[in-house]
Amino acid sequence: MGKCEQCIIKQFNSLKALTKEELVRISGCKTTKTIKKGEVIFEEGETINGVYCVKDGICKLSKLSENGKDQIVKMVVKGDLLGQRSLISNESSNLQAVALNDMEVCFIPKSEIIADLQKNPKFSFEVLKEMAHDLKEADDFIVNMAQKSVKQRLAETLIYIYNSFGVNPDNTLSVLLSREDFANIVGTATESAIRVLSQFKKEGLISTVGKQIRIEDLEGLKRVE
Amino acid sequence: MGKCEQCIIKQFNSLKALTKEELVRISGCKTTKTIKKGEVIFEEGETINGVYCVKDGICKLSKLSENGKDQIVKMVVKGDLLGQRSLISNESSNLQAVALNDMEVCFIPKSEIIADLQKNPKFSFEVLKEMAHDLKEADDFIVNMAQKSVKQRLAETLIYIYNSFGVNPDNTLSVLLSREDFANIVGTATESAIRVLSQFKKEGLISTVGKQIRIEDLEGLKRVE
DNA sequence: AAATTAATATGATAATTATCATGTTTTCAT
DNA sequence: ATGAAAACATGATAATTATCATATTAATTT
Repeated sequence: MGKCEQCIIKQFNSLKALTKEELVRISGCKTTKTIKKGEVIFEEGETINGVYCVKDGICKLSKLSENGKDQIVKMVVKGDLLGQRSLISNESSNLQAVALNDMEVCFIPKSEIIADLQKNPKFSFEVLKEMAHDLKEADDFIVNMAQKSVKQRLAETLIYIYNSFGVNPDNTLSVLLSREDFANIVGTATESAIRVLSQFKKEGLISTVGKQIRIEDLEGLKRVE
Repeated sequence: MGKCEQCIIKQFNSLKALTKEELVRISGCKTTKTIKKGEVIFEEGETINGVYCVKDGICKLSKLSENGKDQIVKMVVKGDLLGQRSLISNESSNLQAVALNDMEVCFIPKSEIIADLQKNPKFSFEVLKEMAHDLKEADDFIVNMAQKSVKQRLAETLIYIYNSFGVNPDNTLSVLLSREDFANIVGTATESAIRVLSQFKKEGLISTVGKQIRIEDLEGLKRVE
């Protein structure tokens, strides 16, 4: 099993603020898991007894609304931590996490991390910074949901995925989402999402290879109203 | 001027985790401000060089969307801290703050608080908890905006204000919002918000005294679809 | 490989919400 | 107190989005 002290992934998250000794200790009690595409990492309401450090793959965080629809609130990628919020507020998760890819994650038990949070101010400040960033993103998300049309939101989602997760060799978006996933990010009916994607295709903004999507006109997508 | 060590307000926020010495020091460099209803506390994009501790009154945090509409993202009340996020991420504010009431706030300069954040793990953990809570609220807000109708969102906003901020002696909501404010919370056109409120009135869910609103049927509001 | 199921796609229609117009009431400055 | 401005209110209509129905295609199971 890999050693945290030597792992590059931690550079991308707040674990980088831990001392070598702390990392060695954590390394000793962490467990590595492989999660298959589509698998649930944790459910809404579930108690997560630790934090996941994502070594590879991507997952979606979603919340079931009262009308039975899932709303995707955030996507978590290689390098990110998962489950921080629940850890800190000492509550069960308010979100469900599902792998969008095959994933590799390390699970660090709660007790270990909490101890470090309370002893190492550098570490807790890093976590604070991450949460501050998440909070800002959430604000932006709220404004987008509230003030923009479905077409705009979907265009922005495509741009976001393109910029954040990149493309495959054939230029299709590297993260493969179902049309339903798109609808659940944008907060619309699946049919509406499909319709808008079809329209984008007709307008030459995107092209599709099966359910894969390729962005053909990034600037055009940015101009969508 | 009041002394932080003796101030009751701090019990409601993370400042309670500061030591007596820290509080005395902060007390020495804080400034107290009175802010009138409607006044801007800080603008979007402005650098806030510290944190506000709200001693009295309420303000709204909003963000201007590209289409020129303001989206209210959060309301900050007596006891809350204001400007934490920007402080931590060391960025200019992503939100505008406007007083909804006459307010009394204490302003604590950045340098003082940052020092404490980095030295006092108890304090930074309290701030972490607050941010974790805000983040959870933001998630819920996103889901509501994305999945619920304007009618539902407005009903929930009324309930939220009723529960969080209470009522005047005549039972009207103690926080007086304009119809435009309601629209900007719910993310709809002002006319639509007015229409829905009129409908609620017709249905006996609320009554109005001028622009004041009184909740007449809380359970009914909860059932709105 | 055929059969079943799930995902994608599109049309028709209904419901929701936005926009523009216009009138009324309230608030505020003089 | 009065006139101007802002906020509130409502109608008419247009635009957006949801819902239901029904194909079509792709994926999965047997």
